[in-house]
Amino acid sequence: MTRVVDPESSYQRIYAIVRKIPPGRVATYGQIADLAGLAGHARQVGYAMAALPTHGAVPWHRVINAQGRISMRRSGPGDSIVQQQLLEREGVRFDGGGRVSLATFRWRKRRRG
DNA sequence: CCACTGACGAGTG
DNA sequence: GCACTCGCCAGTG
Repeated sequence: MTRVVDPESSYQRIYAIVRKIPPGRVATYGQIADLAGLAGHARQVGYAMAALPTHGAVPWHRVINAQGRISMRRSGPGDSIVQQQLLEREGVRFDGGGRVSLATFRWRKRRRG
């Protein structure tokens, strides 16, 4: 194949990865991209997230940027507030700057058992 | 086809 | 730690 991945398949693949993130954990766009076989294409993950509904089967709120911060969706910070509340309800702690400690809450697919 | 935009990331100063 | 720049790719006009 000339294409590394198919556009539509990449979206579904991204969603499949996100759904594997356990409660109380977060993952970065770059991490999802890497797991989905789209290393270096983190922006594509963000684009896929943008297409998700606020109330869906995909735990989109567990996906944050590499800075440990919640990225703003379109229009305003309203959704970011909801995202933070959802994460806090799962036990994820935010610091004064609205930032999550990736060293503590970053999801690891599996680290030598 | 070209220009602009968008839930990003890494590098530089 | 923050601001700026470049790279990446898909969607829209």
